[in-house]
Amino acid sequence: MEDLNEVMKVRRAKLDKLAEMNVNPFAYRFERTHHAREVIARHTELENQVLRLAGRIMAVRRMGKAAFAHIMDSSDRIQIYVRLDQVGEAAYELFKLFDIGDIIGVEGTVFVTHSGEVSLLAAKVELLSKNLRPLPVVKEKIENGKAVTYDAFADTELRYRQRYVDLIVNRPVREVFIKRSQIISAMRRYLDSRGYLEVETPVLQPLYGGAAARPFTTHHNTLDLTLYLRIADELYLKRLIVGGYEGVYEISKDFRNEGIDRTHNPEFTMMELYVAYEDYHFMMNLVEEMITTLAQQINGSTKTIYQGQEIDFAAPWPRITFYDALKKYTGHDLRGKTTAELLHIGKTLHCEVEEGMNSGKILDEIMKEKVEPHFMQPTFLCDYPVELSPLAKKHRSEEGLVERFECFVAGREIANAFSELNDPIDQRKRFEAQAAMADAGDEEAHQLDEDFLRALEYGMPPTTGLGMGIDRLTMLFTDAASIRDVIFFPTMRPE
RNA sequence: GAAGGUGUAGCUCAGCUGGUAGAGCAGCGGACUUUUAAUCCGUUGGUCGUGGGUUCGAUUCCCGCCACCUUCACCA
Repeated sequence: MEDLNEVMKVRRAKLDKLAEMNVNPFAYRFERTHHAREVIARHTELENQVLRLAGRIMAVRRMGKAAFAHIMDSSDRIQIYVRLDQVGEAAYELFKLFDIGDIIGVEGTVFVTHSGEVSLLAAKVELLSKNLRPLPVVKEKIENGKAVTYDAFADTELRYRQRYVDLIVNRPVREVFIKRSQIISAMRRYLDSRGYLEVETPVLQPLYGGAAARPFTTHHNTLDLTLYLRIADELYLKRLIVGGYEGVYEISKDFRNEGIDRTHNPEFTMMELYVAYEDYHFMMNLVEEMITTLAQQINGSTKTIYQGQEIDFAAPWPRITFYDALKKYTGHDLRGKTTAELLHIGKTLHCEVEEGMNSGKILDEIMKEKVEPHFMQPTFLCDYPVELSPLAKKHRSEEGLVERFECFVAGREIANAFSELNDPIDQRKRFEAQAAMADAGDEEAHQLDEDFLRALEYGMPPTTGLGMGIDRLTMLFTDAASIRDVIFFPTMRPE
């Protein structure tokens, strides 16, 4: 038997009183005619009509034979006015048993109070669901049209573990997740309107590929088979391009068995897009246009404030090559340098480079520490060293590079794209180089995928592919400091 | 995995150099039929994250553990 605190004991006692009054504390349904927002917006034309609203009691002010309360539905809060002489003795006795947190139904007529608040004068009140656990009480005051919050429910751990409470009580949190949903549906609209096909590929994979990361491992009993939760969708989506679809995308969870911090959650949402007969220049233009469109649709402007910094998504975004960026921010031209030279330069720059790292890793390290943080405004970083990109196509004119770009905003990567490697001979060599790295102890090296190579041997058209982190994009659009603020139920240690 | 920070009532927080705890809101009782952070009077509620240690005595000092946050590492 769980320990009940004082408030919870009182609530349980109210259940007994309700039983005596023959009231079911958990009703079956309530027919509604309106939502709160609609009533507030259209109150003049709704006058004299009988309205039926339902919602959760968020505040009560009792005054003997009358009371005001605020109820909240999915649209908004609205004040209700309950008077003994309107609802009658029995209903008023019932109303006295109502608590903050109860879900109730109200029938009544709209009116405006002396202080100008659109309210509902109750003729009937009904209990729909009794609250047995006290809600954090968050007081709101309207000042200059804005809702000022007092004693907000702020404990991050409780907010993440009991997101349902966070959502009930913290209005801005509800809005963040509405925006997240709007971002995803706007992205779907954008991609659908261009004729790309939304598809689904396996989450459980016998080999993991398409990115450099450690996987989650699981087991299928009947097949007695080790399976991995996907770290990327890439290799399956390319198989579909081989199959003849010319534009496919997937929006889904990927899983990476890595650390957790403010920009990483073990499961996260990725959008991957593959377009046949196009190259990475096409994809850069698409990303630029898609994000600008999204910003307009979601935030009504190409400009947004992220953590105090103004960010403007308006095209065109600067495009800078990998080596030019390194030169610009470190002063060193790192093209054509040997591994030893790179190691030396990395050390003089105080980067965390060490003996045994290959040139790609060293370059990557210098890039992460010295360059990427500078990319506040949307920026394309293009033409990566081949060592870092085993699935990207060789650059058409630059030796040692691949046609790849990453897109940075607020110093963070939000997208990664290539002209996809479609030469099966070259792809096999790249996999073999990865296998050598795996043998050298690199846990995140790509696995050799024979079936994928077989697919490429049948012929994949020239194709460009994109991966975009939906969580991070949502963070930008909602000014969220942590990825946990845009994921309903972030990964936590069990209580 | 490492370092730093935090953990006190349902919620938001006080609590000094050690003497076993307070406030506001919520709850409960009372007054109040246009209040809105309602107001006024009264009042309940705590194994002070957890387990040890030091001490006559620990919320307070020390150590271990747990959870969360931040930074770092791995990664996107």
